[in-house]
Amino acid sequence: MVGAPRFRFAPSPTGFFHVGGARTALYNWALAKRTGGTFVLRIEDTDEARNQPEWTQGIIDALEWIGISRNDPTFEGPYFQSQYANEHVAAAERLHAAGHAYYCDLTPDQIQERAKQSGKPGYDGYSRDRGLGPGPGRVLRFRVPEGVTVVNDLVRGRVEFQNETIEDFVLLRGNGSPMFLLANVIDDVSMRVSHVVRAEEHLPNTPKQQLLWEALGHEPPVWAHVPVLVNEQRKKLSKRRDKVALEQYRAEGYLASAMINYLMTLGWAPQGETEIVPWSKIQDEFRLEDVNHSPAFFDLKKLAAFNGEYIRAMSLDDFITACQPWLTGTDVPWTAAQYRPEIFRALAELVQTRIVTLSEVPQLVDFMFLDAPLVDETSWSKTFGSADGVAMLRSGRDALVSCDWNAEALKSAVEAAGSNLGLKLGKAQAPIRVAVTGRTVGPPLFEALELLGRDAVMKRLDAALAKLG
RNA sequence: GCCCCCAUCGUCUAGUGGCCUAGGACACCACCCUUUCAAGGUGGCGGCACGGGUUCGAAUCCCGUUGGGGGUGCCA
Repeated sequence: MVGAPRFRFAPSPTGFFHVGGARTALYNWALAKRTGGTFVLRIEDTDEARNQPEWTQGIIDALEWIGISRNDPTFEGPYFQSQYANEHVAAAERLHAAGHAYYCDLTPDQIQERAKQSGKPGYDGYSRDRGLGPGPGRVLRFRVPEGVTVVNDLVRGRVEFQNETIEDFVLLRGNGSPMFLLANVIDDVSMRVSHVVRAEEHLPNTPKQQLLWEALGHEPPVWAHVPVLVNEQRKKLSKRRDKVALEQYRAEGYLASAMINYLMTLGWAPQGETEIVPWSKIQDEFRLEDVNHSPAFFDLKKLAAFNGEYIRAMSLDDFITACQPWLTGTDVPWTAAQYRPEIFRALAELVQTRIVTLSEVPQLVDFMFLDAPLVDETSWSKTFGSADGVAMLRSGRDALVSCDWNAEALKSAVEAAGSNLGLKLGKAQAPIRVAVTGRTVGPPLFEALELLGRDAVMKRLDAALAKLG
C-alpha cells in the first residue's frame, strides 16, 4: 500500500438505509478521518430489479445526517457502479484471454441436475476445458486455481480457505452483464481502495475476490470483516422483520449524535468508564483490531437510554431548536395559531428531563395549546372513580379561584385544600392535573398552571366538574 | 449437507498469562429525593458455555464438545 489509505463504503440502493450499513459507514469514516485517508462512497446499482433511484438519495441523506458529509474533504464520490460496466466487462475479457476464466453454456437447471447426480452441490467445472467462446446464454466463470487461499483479516486474523471448496463462480451473466464479485473488485482496484471494511456476511466472498485481485495482477487490499448486527432472536437484522431504517429513527426523534455514539459501541468500546463519548474521542481511539468478533444485538432500550442522555446534555436553546419539527409540524394536535413558542420555552426545561425521544414532546405540552385537554380515559376513571377525587377537585377549584397566581401560591392552595380532606400533596394534585391536562402524568403541575392562567384553568376545572355531574 | 466465523453478567462491552475476589454501561430490583412522571443520588442482583491439556499461575494459549451466527444465486 502506497500513500494515504483509501476506505470505501459500497451500499446497494435496494431499500431504506439500514442501521447496519450506517455502522459500517461510520467505521470506515472514523478510520478515514483518523488516518488522513479517504472515504469513497460507491453506490452499487448494477442492473438489479430491486434498485430504485430514490434509495440512492436516501443513502446520501442518511450519511449526511450521521456526519458523513459529501462536502467534507475526506469524502469522495458518490460513484455509481452501473457507469463502469464497460470496465467490468473489459476486465472479464482480459481474465478470459489470460486463461483465468472460461465460458460455460450450462443452464441453471442443468447445473442442478448434474449436482444432484454427482451428489456434490454447486457447479462442477464442467466447461473448464471445453474451450467455449462467448455467446448468448453463456456465462463466464472464474477458473479457481488449486491450492489454499489465505485471507488476512484485521478483525479475524488469518482465515484459510481450501480452494477446492470454492466453486468456479460466475463473472459475466448469460446476457453479458457483470456480477457483483467482479464489479466490486474491479471498482475497488480502479478506485485504488486499500482497505475493505465491511460486514461479516462478506467473509465467504473474500477468498473469491482475493483470487480475482491476484489474477488481475494486484496486491489485495487490507480486509476487515466486522460482526453483523442481530435482533432479539440473534438473527441478522433484516429489512423485513426488524426496524432497521435509519430514517425512521430520525423521524421518531432520535438524535444523530446519540445514534452515532450507540452504533459505534456495537462491537467496540471506547476506553474509560463510559460509552457515552464525543465523536472526537471515537475517531481518535477506534481501531479495527479492537472490534469484537461476535454478532451484536441492536438494543432499542440502550439506544433510547443513549438518546435520553444526549437530550439532557443539550443546552436549553439547542433543545428548543431540536424540538421545533415536533412542535410546528403537520401532525401536531394543535393548530399553528394555537402554538405559543414562549409558552414552550418556559416549559422546555421541565420537558427535557422527561423524554427519551423528541417525538414524545407533544404529548407533554399539548394541553398548553389546546382549548380543552385531550382526556385520557384511563387517567380520568382512575382519578375520579372515587369520591375522594371528585371532592378534591371541588375543593381545589374553590381554593384556586381566589389565591395568588404563581406556582408557589398554587401549590400552597392545593396543599391546604388537600390537607382538609386528609390528602397529601401527591394525592391532592392528581384531580387538578387530570382536569387540566387530561392525564395523570406530565410536567410539574403548578408551573404549568401558572403559565396557563387563571381563566383557562378555572374553565377546565368547571368543565370537569360539570362532566362529573 | 458443505464452507467459514464466533463464544465474559439478560444485553453491549473492559480484560491480550499474575494488577480479576472479573470492571463499566443498559435493563432489572431496593432505598433516598419528590407535586405526578421523569431526572439525579446510593446500594443490590447477575457472567468467564462445557471437558481436556500447556503453565508455578489461564477469562486470557492449544485441542475437543456443545451452542449460536454467516455463507452456500446467471442478488448485492
